[in-house]
Amino acid sequence: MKILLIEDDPILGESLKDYLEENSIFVHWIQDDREVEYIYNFDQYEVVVLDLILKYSRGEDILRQLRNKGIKNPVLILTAKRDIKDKEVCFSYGADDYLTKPFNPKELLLRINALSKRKHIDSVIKIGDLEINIDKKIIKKGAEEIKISKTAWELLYYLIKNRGAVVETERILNYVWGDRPVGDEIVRTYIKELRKILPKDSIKTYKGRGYKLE
Amino acid sequence: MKILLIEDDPILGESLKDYLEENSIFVHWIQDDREVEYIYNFDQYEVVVLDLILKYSRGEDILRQLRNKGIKNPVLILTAKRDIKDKEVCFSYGADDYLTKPFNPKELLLRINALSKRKHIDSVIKIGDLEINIDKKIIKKGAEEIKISKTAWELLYYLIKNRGAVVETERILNYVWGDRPVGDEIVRTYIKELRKILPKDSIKTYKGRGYKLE
DNA sequence: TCTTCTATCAATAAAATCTTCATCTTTTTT
DNA sequence: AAAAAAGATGAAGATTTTATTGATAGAAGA
Repeated sequence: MKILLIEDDPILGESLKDYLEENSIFVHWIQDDREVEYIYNFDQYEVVVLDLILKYSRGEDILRQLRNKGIKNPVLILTAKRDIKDKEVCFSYGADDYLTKPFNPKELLLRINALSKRKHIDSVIKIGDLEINIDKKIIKKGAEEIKISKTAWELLYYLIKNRGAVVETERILNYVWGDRPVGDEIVRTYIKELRKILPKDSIKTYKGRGYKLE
Repeated sequence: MKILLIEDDPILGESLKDYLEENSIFVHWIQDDREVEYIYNFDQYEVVVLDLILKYSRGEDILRQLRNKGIKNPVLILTAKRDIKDKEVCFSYGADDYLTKPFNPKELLLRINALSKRKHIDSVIKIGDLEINIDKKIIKKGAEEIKISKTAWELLYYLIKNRGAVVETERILNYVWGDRPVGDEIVRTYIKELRKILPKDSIKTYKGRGYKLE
């Protein structure tokens, strides 16, 4: 799992990054909150952790900007203020959870995991002439429904969740097959299955690295 | 009927659970409100009863979080405060009803029943030549009434609630049989029963995934 | 008691899963 | 530019998992 951490305190940032990465959560840590503007692919992050008190802009503004951009990733707010007002403002801007400092890193880890399990993607996704309804778990090509197997669905779901980003074969294996003893070939087999259904070239191969949807 | 009770007061919780269960409402009682995060299947509950004053988080926050997650179950708020503000906040977060402490458990029971009915889908549904009256629990084929067993009805109801969507065997088991120790076969048996009644092909099989009612 | 309901089972059918192979294409390395 | 590596493609097939069907026994209710 990969998260985005927006935290300008170098000490807290460093320690959070360390702790989370020990617990196999990749952390993209941004110290300067102005950098957020230059992140184009939010789909790669399962959760965004945002400190409310930042140097250049107020956390609330960042959150509002993200939501205005149509970014739906779950956002967890970190705040030193116990002020109730702030929490409400954040929730009204679409935060999904918050944590008041000081907090136990384990608590943060738990909450990140809980958030990542929620859906942060549109429930209906269009790829070419295909319409994929995540809620209903069905795929339609015009009026006709296309059935796919469980495994194929899981792979597709994972690609969608990470669409726009290259996902490593390793991570696909881990997500779809868990610790079942299978080799890389199986990913190829199922990628092939999906390519039969999806529009041409919508899954791109990055040799030695992985695949990218869209 | 099964409800979720979020109440950290052990005395009130215990007595509510007892009273409601005497009146054939299964109660999943959570004392530690943090547990809410780990509930993934809210479909199983017809109503959520939430105490506003909890140890670890404010009831409003929990409600807000639930709604942000896209959980649409009817929520009834319990509150000791007679403060109108709070009620308004709750309604703005999407509460469906409230009750101020102290209250008569019978009142709660009545309100739970009212909520569970309000939430219902259209009360009469047509599938092919069948007419299903959800409120009266009656299935008609023309003038003739078709009787089905209680279990079959529960399954049908769940499929109707989720019609158009693939529902996993796992979730069906959870909804219809709860934690009774039964195996997947029983779902198949009852799907078979329903297929005898419903128009041909109205329940589709998704191998390894589940079933879908059109 | 008689009937309906509930749950399981065994035989069979049908997909899904995963591996393997041969051949071809693309990318990377030397 | 040639060689090596990685992946694509198509297909076959063995294995496993899952679903269908009909039969059946026990539980529960009328």
